[in-house]
Formats: sequence, C-alpha cells, structure tokens
Amino acid sequence: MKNDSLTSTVETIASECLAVRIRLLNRTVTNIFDDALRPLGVKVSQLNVLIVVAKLGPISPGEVSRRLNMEKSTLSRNVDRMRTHDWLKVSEGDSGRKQILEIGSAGRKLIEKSLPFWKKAQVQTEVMLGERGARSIHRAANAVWAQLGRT
Amino acid sequence: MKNDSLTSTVETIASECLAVRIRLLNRTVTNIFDDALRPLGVKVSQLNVLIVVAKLGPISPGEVSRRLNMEKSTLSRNVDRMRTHDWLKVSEGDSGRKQILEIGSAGRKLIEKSLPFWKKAQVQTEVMLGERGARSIHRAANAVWAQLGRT
DNA sequence: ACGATTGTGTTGTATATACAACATAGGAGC
DNA sequence: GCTCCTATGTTGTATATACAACACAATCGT
Repeated sequence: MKNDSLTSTVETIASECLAVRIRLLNRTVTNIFDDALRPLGVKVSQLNVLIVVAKLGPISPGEVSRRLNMEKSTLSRNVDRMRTHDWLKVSEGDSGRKQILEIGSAGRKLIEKSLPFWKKAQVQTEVMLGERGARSIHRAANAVWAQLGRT
Repeated sequence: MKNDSLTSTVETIASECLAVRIRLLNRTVTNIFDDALRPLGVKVSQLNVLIVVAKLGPISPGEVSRRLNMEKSTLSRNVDRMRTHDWLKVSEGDSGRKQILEIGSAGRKLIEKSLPFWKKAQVQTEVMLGERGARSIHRAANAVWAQLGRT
C-alpha cells in the first residue's frame, strides 16, 4: 500500500533519532535538578553559569558562552537576572568593549550552600540512568567538548 | 585558607555534574537538527511530536505528554502552533473531555519530505559523538524510558 | 443521587533558548 | 589616519519549557 514510505520513515525516526533521546534526557534531568535546587531559589541553568564563572573568572561573557555552546544573547539575559541577585558582578574591561564577569558575594554563599542539594539531584540522576548510563553521558559530553575546541 | 570549601564545591560540580553535560548535549544536538530541518520550516521539537502522533495516533495530548515526559501545557501550545500548519488535526473525543490528535495531510507530506534532512543531522550528530557516544545516548534514554513506566 | 477526588486541557507568568538586526569597539591593511 | 572587517554585547521576536491556578468532566464512595 502507498503508506509504506510514511510508515517506514516514522519507524526509522522513532527508533533511532538522537535528538528525541537527548531532548527527553534534558527535560527529565533538568526537572530533577530544578526540583532539588528549588529551596535555594536557583535553577540549574543559572548554577551552571555561576560555576563556570567561579572556576574560570574573571572571564568575559563571550568566553563563557563559547565554553557552554550557548548563544551570546541567551547568556546576556541570564547574566542580567543573576546580577539582580548579586550572584554575578559585571565590570567593564580596562580598555574597551569587553565586560568582565566575577561571582558576587551572594553567589559565593549560594555555591557554598548548594552542595547537598546538588548532590541529591546528582545521585537521583545516577540512580535513574544506572552506572553505565551515567558514564555514557560523560563520554558523550566529552566528545562534544572535543569538537568545540576544548575545555 | 577559607576558600577551600568553595573551591572544592566548584571543582566537584564542574567535573561531575550530569545536568551540565546533558544540557550541553541538548543545546548542541538541537542546534544541529534545527539547522538541518530549517529548509522545511519545522523545528526538531515539532517533528518529534509529529512522529509520536503518526506512530501512535489517534492519541490524546495527555498520553503524548506522558510519553515524552513533557508538561501538558508545553504540549498544548506546541499543538496549537502545529495545528495552524495543518500538521496536526485535533478533534473532540466521543464523550467528554479528551481530545484526539491525528496527523493532518500537511503533516503527512512533511514527514515524507523530512527523511533526508533528518538523516543528515543524525549522521552529523553520530560523527560528533562517535559510535560509542551515540550508543551511550541510546542506553541512557532507554534507562529513562524504563523509569517512566514504559514505551 | 450527591459530594469529593481525580484527570484533562487552557491560560498567566517566568525563564531558557536561538536567530536576526543592530551598535560599537578594535584591528588590519593601505 | 582612514576604511573595512571582525568581535562583542544588546534588543526584538519566536519557540520550548515548567509551574500555578483555573475550568470542567468523569469517576468513586457512600
């Protein structure tokens, strides 16, 4: 019957598509972390940015967005929100255009408080994925970082 | 020095966090697919929904959102947009509250046209992740589906 | 039959994300 | 020094996502 090509396309995409799978993982895991972090009033997306700045800062927004493979405009608005909580501090680079991000004092306190909440979500995710599944994610992410041109 | 607990928390989260990694993968892979599908005017998120409905429909929105672990309100607005393109058809269930989703004729045509564009993105993703990385994603997604209570 | 609970979908609000268009700063080449 | 090109960041717009509150139907318990 003439439906065959439709059916086989549907079957192929449904059973193989990597985007479907990664997006499912993203929704599921983001929910677990946001849930665990809710008492702190921070979302995992914001904690991620904070950790990058804490680890590498002072650092420019452009550099952060490259490392996270995140659009500069996305980061720009994230930074705005985090600034209002004093999680991040933004200053003008010596000469010209570049800005400089550093963690603010509230950001420092937030990170210090966050470990047990983060750990709970991390363990819950590990249990869900299983040990092999969790190591799988690390492997796949390492592959992406390799393509991006590095840590 | 008193910075030690901050530094060690930052190091721990930066080097281990599964959410950071999955979210990076999500941004990267979603971009690859959206890019490849752009000529068709569809986003991978929408194609995903379309494939589920094509494979399992007629099906209710609630059932779709459960299978994708997606909030019902998210799906509700996705369906609205897809309806305006005639990618999806929505009808009222016989008796009462439940709606019924089916693919529309434009949706059928879209799926038929989409295979080569999808394939290109799939291959590009496989190259980026490597064979092991790609299998890793399948493994992790299978673990999530197992927890959700099934295919 | 009736009232309470549950399931289903919509709407308001906030954040995350990307693309396109823009403004502007710094450099490169001449 | 000027012009052009590139890098950097912001703003407008659209979509994806979730949570909270709601409306309403269906069902369950009595």
